[in-house]
Amino acid sequence: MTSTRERILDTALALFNRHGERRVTTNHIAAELAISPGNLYYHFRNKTEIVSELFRRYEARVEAFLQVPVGRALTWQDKVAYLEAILQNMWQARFFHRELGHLLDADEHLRRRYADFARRSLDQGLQVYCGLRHAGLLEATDEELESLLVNTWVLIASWTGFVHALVPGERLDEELDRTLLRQGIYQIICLEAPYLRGEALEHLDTMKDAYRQGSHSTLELLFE
Amino acid sequence: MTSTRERILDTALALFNRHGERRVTTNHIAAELAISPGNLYYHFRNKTEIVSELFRRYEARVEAFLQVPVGRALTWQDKVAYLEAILQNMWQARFFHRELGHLLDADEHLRRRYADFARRSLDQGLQVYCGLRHAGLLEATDEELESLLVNTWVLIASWTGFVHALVPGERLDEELDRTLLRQGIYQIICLEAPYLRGEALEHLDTMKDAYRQGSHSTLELLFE
DNA sequence: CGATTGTTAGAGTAATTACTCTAGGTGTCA
DNA sequence: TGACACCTAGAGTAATTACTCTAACAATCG
Repeated sequence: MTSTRERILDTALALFNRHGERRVTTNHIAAELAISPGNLYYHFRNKTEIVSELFRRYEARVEAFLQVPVGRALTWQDKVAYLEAILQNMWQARFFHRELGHLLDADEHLRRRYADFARRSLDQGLQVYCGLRHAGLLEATDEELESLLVNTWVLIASWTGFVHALVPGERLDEELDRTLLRQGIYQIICLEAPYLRGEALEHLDTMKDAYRQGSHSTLELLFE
Repeated sequence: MTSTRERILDTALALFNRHGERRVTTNHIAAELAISPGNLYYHFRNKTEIVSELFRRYEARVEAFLQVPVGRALTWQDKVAYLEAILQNMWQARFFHRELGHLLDADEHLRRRYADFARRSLDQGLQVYCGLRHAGLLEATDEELESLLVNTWVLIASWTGFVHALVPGERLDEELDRTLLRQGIYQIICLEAPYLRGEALEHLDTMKDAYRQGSHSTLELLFE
């Protein structure tokens, strides 16, 4: 059986994702777990520490896979794997991006950590794009590459917020969840499309079809 | 002299943008204006109503200029004007986008209004893009056009959030504000770049230089 | 003048909420 | 058995904060 500490984190994450961090009190978390507030505060000094720890988890997962493989060239399959992994993680910690503005305002320490995380991730992202260019899967000037990188980052970081703004929580079942996540990947594929070459370009249409579920457009999905 | 009601709205907007809606209490707003809380509540039933009214203002301004001119073709200057106007407005109401997630969670009525607003704006945006295509300034399939539209929307709506996450409030003077706003326009120009044709393509480099202040890249600006 | 309408002050309240404190259980190892 | 570390309960508190209430001021109009 998992430790109380872990269960608190898991429950907090679930509640934050469902209702938003602001609306979920420490007492709610304790109640959901059927433990006392005192117990919760035995494991975490304060609510901030819970958020902080959830961020640490998320950060660690992203850094783990956002690496350029050494000793071999990048393939177009790698590119897809990156997208899948990043958006998957993003989605798991979606409360974080939805309320990023406030969370960082309320905790300067977290702001610095987030800025460092962004810097490192963008740096790694640039390595990946350079690797893809080097492998002949992508053609772009340095300037184009950087603007593409920034746009990709912003889009990824904001996708869950965009979805949540338009789709109220109660409409979001697991089915729609998965669909909208894949739709996010589709949007990023479209972002990169003009710069793709070689094998990546050959598989573009296949990829598009794979992630654009059914014949629905992104807008149709959101506004049904 | 402007009315108390207007001054409350202006002050609330300024404080919300500076500190975030969550951290600014109604008492803060009253204190900043040197009026009593009672006075504030005479003009607004509650805090939600202030936010709601600020959104109404913002919404009205965006809808006012996001129109396709009748009786003439679109020019590339129109395109630039749209970007300037949209991002300008976005910036003015930046607290709204920074805390959109929570604001919509806390007010279902606002969520519906926002969804309607997004739908209408995206619809108008599509008209604009179609107009540009018709004028030979842009070449894209319907599918490409739609994904471009969605990406543009998400990017615009998230730009302020992105900037604010990486640049702490105290570093943000008016100078840097303007620079980062223009940098946002630069990023959107890059997003559209692969699809530009004709005059729009001819002016692309000029536009890029105009909005990419100095020789700094977006990342250098943010992380300096 | 008196009455009415719109506006303001400011003390006060009810509710929320993050967090504390004390006391007591539970398992483990000597 | 007893001691010790770990864990848990739950009542309680201090602070915040959105919001109310009453009284009064000011301008206008009959």
